[in-house]
Amino acid sequence: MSNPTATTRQRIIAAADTLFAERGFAATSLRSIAAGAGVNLAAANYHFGSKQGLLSAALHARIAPINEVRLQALDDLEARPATISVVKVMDAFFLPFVSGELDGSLPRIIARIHAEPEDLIRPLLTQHFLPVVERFAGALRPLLPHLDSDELRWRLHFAVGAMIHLLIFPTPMGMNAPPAGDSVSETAATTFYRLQQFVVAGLQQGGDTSTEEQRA
Amino acid sequence: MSNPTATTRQRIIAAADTLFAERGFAATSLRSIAAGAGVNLAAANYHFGSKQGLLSAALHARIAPINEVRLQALDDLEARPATISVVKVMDAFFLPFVSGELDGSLPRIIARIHAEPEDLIRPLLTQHFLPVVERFAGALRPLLPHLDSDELRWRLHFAVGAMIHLLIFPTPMGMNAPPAGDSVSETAATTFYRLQQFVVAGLQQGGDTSTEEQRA
DNA sequence: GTCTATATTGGGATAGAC
DNA sequence: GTCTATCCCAATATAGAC
Repeated sequence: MSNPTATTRQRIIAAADTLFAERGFAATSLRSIAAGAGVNLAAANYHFGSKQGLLSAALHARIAPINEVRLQALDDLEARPATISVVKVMDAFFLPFVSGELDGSLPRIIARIHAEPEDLIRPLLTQHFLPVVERFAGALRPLLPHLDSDELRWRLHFAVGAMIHLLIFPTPMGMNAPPAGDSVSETAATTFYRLQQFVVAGLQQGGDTSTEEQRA
Repeated sequence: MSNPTATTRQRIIAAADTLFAERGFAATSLRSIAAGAGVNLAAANYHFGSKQGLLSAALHARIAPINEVRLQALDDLEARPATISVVKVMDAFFLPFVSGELDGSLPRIIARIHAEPEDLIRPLLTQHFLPVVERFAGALRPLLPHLDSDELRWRLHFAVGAMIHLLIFPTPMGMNAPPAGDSVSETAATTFYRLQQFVVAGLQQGGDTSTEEQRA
């Protein structure tokens, strides 16, 4: 990681995930990435083989550390089972995405990637996130014993959706963006608190499937 | 709408939103759209001026009718204020997106569009959805009097996120897709019921902002 | 490992005949 | 309004010198 070659690789990855996060995969050219990284155009292909290879590497570089933190936080919670709660589990799930800043490329590339064309990205998504989701679903199950396995998965699905949407749109439509400045991290914290409250209520709600036909 | 020219226009729009929904805007070429529509390449530029113009037209053709239905459903609810409820309002908000099928290009182009690069699409999004969101927020306010205006907006934001995510990923990760067949519409209905339950719980939850500092 | 130069393909848009 | 043909440019990827 500290040999001379790593510098170029990492400069490319840094530029790539910034641009992928801003513009999406298809709309971002290797040329703009090379320019943003201050390296030669050919370097990207040399190091990553192809544009897809670069995307895969950029994703891995971003997601792996986040997932490490999430899983470690969950491990810590489960080590003290007396104090575990749905709220704390969801904090372990959400909070690693916001280390102060809600507009960084870190969360945005993850959010953006969820909307890329299926065949391109679905395998990468599954590879990176399925184990984590499974792990968290397993931790939530004993805390939400009234939910069957499918219902829990669906609710986690909706929770992820709310989070992804927040990462892409840090401000609701029709609401002014908060004034720029270092109050940003405070804003992000209160926003994620709103998200957490919303999602926990959805997760814990009802769950008596025998009433489902009351629909409409 | 029924003169000879409309045919070509509409064939192009139909092909465009299918392909935009599948692959995204940047990854879809005018050539593939023309081929899909069975028309000449030059026709797209003739009728819509540019690729962006085509996107705008395709979005409008899809979104406008949906929003008509949503607003009409809300009008109907408000005409009988004694029976209105958060559940019914959210049904008016969600259900027009699923006329039986959850995998049609109709919902998917709307979902996909939410993840396109900002400068490209944000104005279109605001133009098409802001009035509707404002309208629904206004209808929910008296039903959720314990929420201040910002909190209500945030919760609606999360609710939209859960819906968008569902439209992009009709099945949670790690769960098998339902067996194909005409059970699809039934599946979509129960899925949207799950969504509605989740979201309504999140909307109605707590809301006592004086406890927010209990965060941990 | 890094560069220049280039091969090759495909893109959006347009001119001009019909 | 529709077509053919084409302009012009940008894209990914690679070959080969250094």
